[in-house]
Amino acid sequence: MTIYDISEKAGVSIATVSRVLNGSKNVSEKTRSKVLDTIQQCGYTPNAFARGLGLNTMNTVGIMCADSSDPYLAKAVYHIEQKLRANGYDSLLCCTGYELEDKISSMNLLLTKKVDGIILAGSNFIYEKDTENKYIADAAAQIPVMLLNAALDVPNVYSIVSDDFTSMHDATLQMAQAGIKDILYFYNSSSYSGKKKLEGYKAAMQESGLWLPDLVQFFSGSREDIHAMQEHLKTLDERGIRFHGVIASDDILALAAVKYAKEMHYRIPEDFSVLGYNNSMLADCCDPELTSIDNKLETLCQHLITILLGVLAGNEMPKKAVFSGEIIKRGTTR
Amino acid sequence: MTIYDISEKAGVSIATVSRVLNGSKNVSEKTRSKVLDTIQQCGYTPNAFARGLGLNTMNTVGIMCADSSDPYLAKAVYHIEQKLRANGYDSLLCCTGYELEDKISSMNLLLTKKVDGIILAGSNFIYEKDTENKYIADAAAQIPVMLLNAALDVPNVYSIVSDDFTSMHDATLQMAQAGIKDILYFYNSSSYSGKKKLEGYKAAMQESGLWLPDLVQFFSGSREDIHAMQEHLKTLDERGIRFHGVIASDDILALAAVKYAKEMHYRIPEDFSVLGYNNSMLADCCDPELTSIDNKLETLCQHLITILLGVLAGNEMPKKAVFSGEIIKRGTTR
DNA sequence: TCCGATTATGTAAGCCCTTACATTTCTCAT
DNA sequence: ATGAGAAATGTAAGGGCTTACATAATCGGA
Repeated sequence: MTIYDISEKAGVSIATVSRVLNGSKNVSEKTRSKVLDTIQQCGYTPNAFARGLGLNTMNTVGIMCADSSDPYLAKAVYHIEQKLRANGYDSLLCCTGYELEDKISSMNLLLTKKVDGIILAGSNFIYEKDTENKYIADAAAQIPVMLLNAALDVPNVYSIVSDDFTSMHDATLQMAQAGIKDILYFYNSSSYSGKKKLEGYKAAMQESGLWLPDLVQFFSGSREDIHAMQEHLKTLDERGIRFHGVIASDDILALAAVKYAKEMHYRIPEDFSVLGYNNSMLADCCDPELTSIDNKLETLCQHLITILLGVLAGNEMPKKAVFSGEIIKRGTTR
Repeated sequence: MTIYDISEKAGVSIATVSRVLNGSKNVSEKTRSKVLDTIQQCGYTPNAFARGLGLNTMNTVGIMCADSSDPYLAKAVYHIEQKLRANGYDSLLCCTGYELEDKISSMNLLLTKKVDGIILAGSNFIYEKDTENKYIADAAAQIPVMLLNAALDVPNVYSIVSDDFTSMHDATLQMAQAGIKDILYFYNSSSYSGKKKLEGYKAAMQESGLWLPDLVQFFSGSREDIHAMQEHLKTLDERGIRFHGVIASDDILALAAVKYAKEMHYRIPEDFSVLGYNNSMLADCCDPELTSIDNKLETLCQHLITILLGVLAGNEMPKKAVFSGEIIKRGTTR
């Protein structure tokens, strides 16, 4: 079943069929409906490959994310996919892992597949050194590249970020102003947003005269590292160093801190405050419920898609958009 | 940059270039390397659309899942995507939501895009009535359809399921044998696997002479419903009906039960046992950690892909594969 | 050395659309 | 009624690849 069959059955030329298929202006109402009818009757659907060959697009955008089973990234992928499809685009998903090499090969794969744009979901896609970000610039030379939770000033790259610095700064300040002087900071990533968060924490601590480098510790989100973190706290405790506040760059770490505090029978939040990040489902599941920073993921995604669609439509679009987060106060902070 | 440019620069015909591109047998080693070299030099990549048009495939499979931000489904999508890409296939992701109508339109979309196969990730894709499953049979008439955690006996549909009945049956029996006589059952879905789980519970309860229809309650995983569930327990309690065990079809519900029990100051697991399902991250985050049934998602996904690849390669493959689950014992059961 | 069988390469016909350009059909002001 | 301009339709040339078939090169055995 091809366009020829339809054109024949409808008694028109293939060009006319193609025109009604593509909603072209210059078709009389009469022939349009005639063609539409026969298309309906025959249950014809145009061949996507031939269409792609002619139009040089198949209305597909590539989504790259390190690990779509990470709850936060999963949410991001979900929102992005939904909004793309609502606008007639399909999503080619690539879970790249965290290695640069794999990211590059995934990106090349997407370019080969001729996607219309690429979305890098997650701040782990940009690196310290500019040379390591070359793969993004290279892709952007061909098609628009969208960055979620990361920013890069390169032509044809568009960044949508939440203001992690301010969110973390304000939350830290609140905790300090509540009288907690020894606020530990646990982070699990040195990605773009990971750094912003740390900077926000550090700035607030410095303003409050509480800053000490030793307060900051890195722990990956892995099971082992989470235990390591808890051991770390316990060790401090045994040495008589008792902390009263923990800020984590991620709800998972925050939850681990809560769990530790409960094992030690600290009262939360009276004697021990914990702040998480991402306002994930974990925050609800925790007991007491976890205070966490919500960085408005859906809003970010919505905006990202809006900008991408604008770019694809040939419009001039802002290179960077920044959104505010929000502290969702629950039971682990005063 | 087309195959013509390469053929010219390499001094061969386009057919030869195409042959080396497709790893055809009949090319002398000398010309192969010559062509490969010029391809390398020119940085040429074949046009995927033209390729698709010629071969009538673009090595893409569609993944449908109701909601890729659901932790369990997110994991499934992740594993599937990984394993597909490791085998040279790309993943077109469609988050369909839970409405039949939307599932059908997503499916048609994937068919239009000429994917090589469709994976339905999650048991919510099959319905009670056969007529409602027609969309699956229709798709299977065109391309292989893979079912994860669901089964349907239709040509060209392949089912990969975990033995939820047995898992739930055995777990329930264990709890009953531990002396708990009043085991509530909370479920959040009447999907294929949801029913199997319930049946497993029911069978074990009947065998133990403990079965009562009133023990079974439905609660969706939404925030409101989770509170409703906790209210439900409280109401029972206030009427002097005190339960000592809860089995949930999902970790989220199980967690809510744990939280409730803690608020009531029941001792877990001495006075109150809870069993979850899926062995999700939530199970670790819970305090005490949640006993949960692991249905070996990665194994299922691995097998699913193996079968799909076999089918696509034209081999005869088993229509249904069943895997055993495992009870992961943690702190919420004796 | 020569011939048939292999193996390597080339030619050209699709695959199914889109679209520039050519042609025909309307419209409507004169 | 008529001709210019607009609107509708048709013709045909790609788009970049695969592959059946034709042809040329190579090989091995008698």
